[in-house]
Amino acid sequence: MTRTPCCERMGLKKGPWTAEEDQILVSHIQQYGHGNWRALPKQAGLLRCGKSCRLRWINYLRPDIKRGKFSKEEEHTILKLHGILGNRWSAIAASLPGRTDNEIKNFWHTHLKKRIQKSGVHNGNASSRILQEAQANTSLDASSAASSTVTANVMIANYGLPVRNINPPIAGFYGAVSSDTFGEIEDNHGSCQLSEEMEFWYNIFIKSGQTS
DNA sequence: AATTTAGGCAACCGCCTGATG
DNA sequence: GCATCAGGCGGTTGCCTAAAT
Repeated sequence: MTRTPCCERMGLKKGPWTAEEDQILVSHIQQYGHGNWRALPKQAGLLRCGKSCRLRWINYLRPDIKRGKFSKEEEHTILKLHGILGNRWSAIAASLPGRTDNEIKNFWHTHLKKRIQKSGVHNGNASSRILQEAQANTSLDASSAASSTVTANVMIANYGLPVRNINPPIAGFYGAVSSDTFGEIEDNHGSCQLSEEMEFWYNIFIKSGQTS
């Protein structure tokens, strides 16, 4: 038995939101909150699926959303965090108040990725110069990298982080990163606003990396 | 001025995970 | 333990606009 996606239900509208729909959604959430996204459209009188409402609210209508160009600091933070976490946009967004995962993802694909490619990096998941440098400078062999993977998995298991979020590049990064790179990240640690989870990764992969 | 191309971004899709019965 | 549901996430698509020809 397969689940029918809510958006496939007949009569539900798709595509760009109108100002009127935005208004309805905002006022409904302001009044009642969004306890149940699936039930919300019906309650609010919107011909949209719950997912669509949630996305619209989170990515566009939330009052605390910061719009406009990314600052240099934000750019820098994204590059750093992507180098550590890979495409975990929501985790990266957690460290950039007011920015959404979708916005960061779009920014990455349209600006940063291109810039990195221009500078000669073409490793699929290698986001930053840092990672590129780490890979170029590494003196660790494959077995070291593999043991780093094990270390990462053990840490994740012990600390209860979601397993699906383990990103192979993280272990690779940890295994391959040079001491210079550790230093560079540490130097910038203070200038980046890190979420709780990022602090966690920072402690595991950066601080512990220096002592191993 | 008209057409084509490229860039940017909003929105959708499908999968995964955790919660619940 | 299993099935189902709802929420969340990342990948991808497609539309709109600006720039180039």
